[in-house]
Amino acid sequence: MLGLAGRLIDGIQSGMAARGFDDVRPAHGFAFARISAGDATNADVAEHLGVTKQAASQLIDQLVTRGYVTRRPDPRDARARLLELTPRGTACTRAAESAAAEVVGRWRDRLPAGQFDALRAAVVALGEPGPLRIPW
Amino acid sequence: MLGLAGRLIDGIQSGMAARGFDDVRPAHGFAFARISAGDATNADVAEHLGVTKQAASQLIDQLVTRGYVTRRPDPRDARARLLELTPRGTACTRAAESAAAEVVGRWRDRLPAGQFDALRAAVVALGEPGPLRIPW
DNA sequence: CAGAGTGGTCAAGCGGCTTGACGATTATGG
DNA sequence: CCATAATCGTCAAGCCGCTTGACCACTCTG
Repeated sequence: MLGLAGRLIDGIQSGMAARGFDDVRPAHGFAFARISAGDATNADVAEHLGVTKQAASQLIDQLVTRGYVTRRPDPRDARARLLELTPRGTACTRAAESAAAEVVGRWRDRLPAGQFDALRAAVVALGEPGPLRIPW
Repeated sequence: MLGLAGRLIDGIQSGMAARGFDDVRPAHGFAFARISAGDATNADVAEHLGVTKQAASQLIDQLVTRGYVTRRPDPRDARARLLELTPRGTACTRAAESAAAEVVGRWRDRLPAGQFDALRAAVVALGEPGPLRIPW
């Protein structure tokens, strides 16, 4: 279980690198998940990641520096700044989904017919309300 | 998948705390796994965890300080020091297995009959050669 | 309109990890 | 045999992600 999750993370990581995104870490993926959902502020990301807003801020700094995210003023709150994905940012999320699908696809190929569906069904049944939804 | 693994880790963590072991982190569990296998040196633990021997050394320092592990000279190599679990250390590993079983048991209770077995079968079929073997 | 609450940032510090260098001991090959 | 290389563990310095604490600007509430 834990080993499986670790292999999934590592597989996504290397798949991302193979697709030209070698400057993103797994933690960035969870930030992407919230930002791509739209209407995201620094505080939103912090809560979604379960870290302090300072930690979220510097993580977002990295995404901005690397060209994945932009900050623009929030028209409804002069304190806040809205986060948006750049074209490169959306490309990155697509690459992540593709990389994840690749790993899961290898699992499907290795399992006897039907057993993969059983695995997926069980994982879905157990809720999986977590971030970084994997495209089963 | 990732959310499931995270909940497993968190569940073990809090289960450990409930059993009186509130000073061990997940990383310690992987060190325990290697040490309890026997004939473990600092370098063995480092390789098993995938970190440098310095990092392994300070992690083991914590386990020694907290009374889980002892270091004794290796009779076959004057450079090395053999790691051994103290009684408290073995009690800790048993508590971890119990806590893990508790989490997995909750999953079994929540899944329709047979679906849990399918999940377990799939996970086993995918190898799961990783550390910290969960007692399914 | 005063007060509390919230969004974001600056600053300092901690913990886990790395690289680099080192003495001590053990393995290897001429 | 013995010189050389490899390995075990440690000390030292530094990086990086994260925390706590404090603060200002702005917004909400009564």
